Amino acid sequence: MKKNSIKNKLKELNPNVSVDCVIFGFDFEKLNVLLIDRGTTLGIPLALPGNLIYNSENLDEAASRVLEELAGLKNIYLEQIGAFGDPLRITKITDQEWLKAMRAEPSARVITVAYFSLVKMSDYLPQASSFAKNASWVSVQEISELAFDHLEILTTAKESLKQKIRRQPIGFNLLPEKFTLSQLHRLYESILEKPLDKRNFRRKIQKLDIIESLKEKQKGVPHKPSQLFKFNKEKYELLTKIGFDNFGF
Amino acid sequence: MKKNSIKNKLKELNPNVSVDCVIFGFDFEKLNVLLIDRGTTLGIPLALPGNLIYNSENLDEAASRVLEELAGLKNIYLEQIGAFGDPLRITKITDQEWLKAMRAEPSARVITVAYFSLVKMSDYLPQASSFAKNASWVSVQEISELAFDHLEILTTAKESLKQKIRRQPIGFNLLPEKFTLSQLHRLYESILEKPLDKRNFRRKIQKLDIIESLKEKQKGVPHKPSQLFKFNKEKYELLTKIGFDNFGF
DNA sequence: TTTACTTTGTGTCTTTAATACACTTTCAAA
DNA sequence: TTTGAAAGTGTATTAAAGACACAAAGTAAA
Repeated sequence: MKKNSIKNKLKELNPNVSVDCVIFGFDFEKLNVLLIDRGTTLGIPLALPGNLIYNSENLDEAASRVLEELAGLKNIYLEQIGAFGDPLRITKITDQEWLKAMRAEPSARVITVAYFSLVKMSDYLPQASSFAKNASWVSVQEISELAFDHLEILTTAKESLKQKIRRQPIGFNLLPEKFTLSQLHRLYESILEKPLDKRNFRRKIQKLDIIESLKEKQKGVPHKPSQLFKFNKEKYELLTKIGFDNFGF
Repeated sequence: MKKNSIKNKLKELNPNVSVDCVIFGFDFEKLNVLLIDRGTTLGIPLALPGNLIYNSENLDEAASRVLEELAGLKNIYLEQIGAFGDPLRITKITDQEWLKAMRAEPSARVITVAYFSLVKMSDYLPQASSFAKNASWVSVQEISELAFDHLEILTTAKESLKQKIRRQPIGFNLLPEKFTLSQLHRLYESILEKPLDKRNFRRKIQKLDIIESLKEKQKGVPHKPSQLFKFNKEKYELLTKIGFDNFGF
């Protein structure tokens, strides 16, 4: 293969640029993030799904592709967080060992472009998928170590999500079709990492005018059953597009 | 030079990653941005100051270095906007010609990481500097074409600035030491690209408690002279750090 | 010296949003 | 039938947003 032919270059992995994805999911209790077990040896830290880009694809495409290849997730809307490019970001010993095993140029300088997204955990249980058996959901609170600079990326992703929640409705991507206001409430509390007053939260959410109550209630719960709701897709999408200035908690 | 020695690689430009800087300035009338005339032939579009990174430096350092090399600006606080990586972003004909003249690998895939900053125009008049005679201030409103994807980067930078103004005080970086409330008012209007009510603006700014009125007025103006103000540096910096939720216009 | 012109500077009222707060209802399980 | 657990609901107070008009202070020109 002639190394410098433009045509061939397009098919090549670019050794200097990667993408990483922070995929958030909500289990009605807390926020989780999808991590990959690189599993070459025991005790090697988990990593965000990520890999080098191809020269032929743009960054968003690369992130989507990598997410599908590593975790089997398709058609996920990804939002860019930013670029991370400390020259030392790939120089931890465990990371270098892994890179030597996996990459053609393990010591190449790599800057990474990070993305985040929100998905319904119920739609994606990696344990059940033969495809993505190295992927798993981990509670955000429990993560204290990750590969490379992925902990820093996760921290930034959490900040981006906190910003996003002030400007756009979320929840459609994280909750099942039918949900309760308490679930939505816990979701907001999980993301913002602070308690929100129940009555004020309900008033405010209802004023957004994006949810509709169903003629249906929770069943089998050992307490007053909750009203079920669904999102009004049109209103939700309109509000996503135009945004609001500040959710105001 | 042995191509693959790690030591040598650090000193090398990375052919795949560049940085670009959107430097905003305010002339009391409107917002301006600092552009570079690549000047190889007539009619070639202006460009944001930017260049490839070295493998030894992190992205922020690269942006600072490039800004100093191309525009003579030192010690500027830069904020990352994001990464831009369309494979076609460098393929316009005029850009390709310029790259062929300037770069070792003109057809290499380049992703760029963009930064923005705010500077006092009065502190930096490139025309007066022998160093940066290719740099000049251009009114943001008048820019309709730029090199590469720099117009898209500029658009994103303007959005970032609009977001920043809601969360932090600005002005300290854009206005002279002594300024009038009208100047600050016009600055906010220029950035937000919409008119703001004078009395409400003044009330709101004063409530931030970061400006102090001087015992001094404008002189020689053919109308009622304006009170001069200065920023209280300590309070300004504190508010920059803690931020506010929403400036609220 | 008077007049015209230009920009500064100021206060109030109305409406909307934020915040704080406690008790009753409804179900399952013991 | 009692207990436990979460759902669901309203009001009063405070803070901020938004709309709006006129007098004051200077220069320049008549």
